[in-house]
Amino acid sequence: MFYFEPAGIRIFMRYSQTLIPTVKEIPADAEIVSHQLMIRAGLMRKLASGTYIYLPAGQRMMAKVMNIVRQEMNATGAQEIIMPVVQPMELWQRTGRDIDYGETLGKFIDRHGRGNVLSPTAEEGFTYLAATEINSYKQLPMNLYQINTKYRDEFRPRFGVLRSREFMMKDAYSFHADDASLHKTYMDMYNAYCRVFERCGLEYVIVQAESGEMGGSQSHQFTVPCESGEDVIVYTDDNKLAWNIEKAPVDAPAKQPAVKAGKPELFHTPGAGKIEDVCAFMKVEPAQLIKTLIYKSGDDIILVLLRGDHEANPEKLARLMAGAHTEMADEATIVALTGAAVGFAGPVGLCDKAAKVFVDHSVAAMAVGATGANKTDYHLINVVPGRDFPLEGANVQVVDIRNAVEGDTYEGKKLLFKRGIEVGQVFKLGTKYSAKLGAKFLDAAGKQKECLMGCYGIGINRIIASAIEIGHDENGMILPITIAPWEVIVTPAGMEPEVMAAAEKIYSQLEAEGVETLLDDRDARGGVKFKDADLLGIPVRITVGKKTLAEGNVEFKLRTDKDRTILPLATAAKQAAQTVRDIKAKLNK
RNA sequence: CGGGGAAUAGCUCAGCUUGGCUAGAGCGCCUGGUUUGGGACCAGGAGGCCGCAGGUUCGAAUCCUGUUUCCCCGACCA
Repeated sequence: MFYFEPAGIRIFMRYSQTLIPTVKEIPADAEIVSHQLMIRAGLMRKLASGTYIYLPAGQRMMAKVMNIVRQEMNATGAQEIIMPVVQPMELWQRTGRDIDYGETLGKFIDRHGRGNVLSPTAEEGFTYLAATEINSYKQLPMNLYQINTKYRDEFRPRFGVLRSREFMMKDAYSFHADDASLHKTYMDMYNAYCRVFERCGLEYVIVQAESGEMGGSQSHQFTVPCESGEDVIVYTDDNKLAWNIEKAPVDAPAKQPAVKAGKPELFHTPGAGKIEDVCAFMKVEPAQLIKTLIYKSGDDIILVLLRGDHEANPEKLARLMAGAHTEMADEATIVALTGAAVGFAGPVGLCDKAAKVFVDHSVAAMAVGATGANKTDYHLINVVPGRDFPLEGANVQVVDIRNAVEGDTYEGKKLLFKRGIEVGQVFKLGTKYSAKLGAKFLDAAGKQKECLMGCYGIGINRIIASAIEIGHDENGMILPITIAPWEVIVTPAGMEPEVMAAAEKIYSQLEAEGVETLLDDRDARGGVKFKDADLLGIPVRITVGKKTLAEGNVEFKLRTDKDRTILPLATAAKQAAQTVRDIKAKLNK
């Protein structure tokens, strides 16, 4: 495959003149390994909660990841542009996202009283551009992207760079005349993303994701499995299918054998509005309770019935509601509807009052259960689904509306769970933005149509953090060579003139070979240099020592290996350069 | 935004309960010396408005009130 030299990456660097402030102690506010190591290895420093200064080593890693992304995007024919980070509020009002995005949207008013948005993503800007510049089907398809700072005013930044307020994202937006074209670009992006993550040395899983957008959409998420990930991915035990937890479907459980149950009876549960409290009163398990969640969609009441041990899945609800906006009902609505305090709602006698009732199929499968009695401080026992409340009817549906849990199956296959870091996502957007911002074109028949759109994101900082999460040991980072800050570190162990001279020689030979090299020319003991080299995770180390040098040799060591090998001084640089190329070729193939 | 915790040297933290010597340690930093292959040693040194603002007191890092910032759990979110 091809060798590339990232634009703007300096090859030749001396440790003594570079700001690489490594620290021995684990920073107090860093919880996860990647955050700790990014601080300890001197990649970055915190400026404020959720914002980080990238120091030279960190900046190099960012630049290298961005270059890989850029190359793979360009290879698909996508065009790079630069979009302002500060954007007019008016544009966001036109799509309604000034409201929909909520508090996470960073805003400020300038001296002229104009509202401005700090771009958390850029559908508006790119669609605005398409609306003004695309007129004809002959210009389509078009795929535009940028690699730029994004800002989100997170309620709670955490995990270092994984959930920060300011971060670097590659975001692409494609425009199409028809579905086939959208699908082709979607798949081009999908495949380009595979190459990006492979070249970055990441192990990743592609999962089907909820798009959260309307209109026949499709979405995949690229996730790096690791413990500190915030996303939960669900996959079948044959490894054939994987989803984000928001999307993972579950089989309907087998109907429990019918039991003889008397009529529903009131059971006094004073103050027990929560599942655990009710269970304590009744001495039953949460799985024997039926909980009733009350949502509103406009003026309509939506009931969702779930087993006590299950959780509602808002994405599945949204899909069942065909995209109509729904929200949890407020206390006043619940009290008015049920005639009881919050926590005592139940389906018996309530289903007729709702526009829609969604019964999770694990509730439908229950033989008998306990529910709220629609009377403060009381629950009902001996409630039989289908007898005491309907399982069918004009407004009643038995559906899959909950999150998958341990023990669930899909198509008979066991579902397994893993945590992961989302590093990329591809979406089909449909015409949501093009319709609102007037991105239209004339087709071959002269008919005006709205552009179909796709959007595609990659979290640059998250690639670095996840590479560290999956690549480290007790001594520090173990980085893929394609994103490591340097490919080789030359470590003179000792300050004798002949040792330094040999190190300098290898260093300049590596430069001639085009290898990104850091020369540790500090006046420090060997141990200090070895520790920092390991902490920085530089894949290849060449050590020049007095004893081996006396025999005309130097040492060669890979960060991934325990052992060192001896190479002749004369050919060491050439051999190291070849090794570097070989390792890179494996990742870049 | 709810709940919990923290703020003292560049970093990690003691001291606060029970107010009172010149506010401490380790690491890091500077100077000199001895060292030089896995975070060396000795000697000397620099560095603090004890987050900020009020209050109580003869006296506050320490007690009280307010405020800001940071961290954790939850909710929310890519």
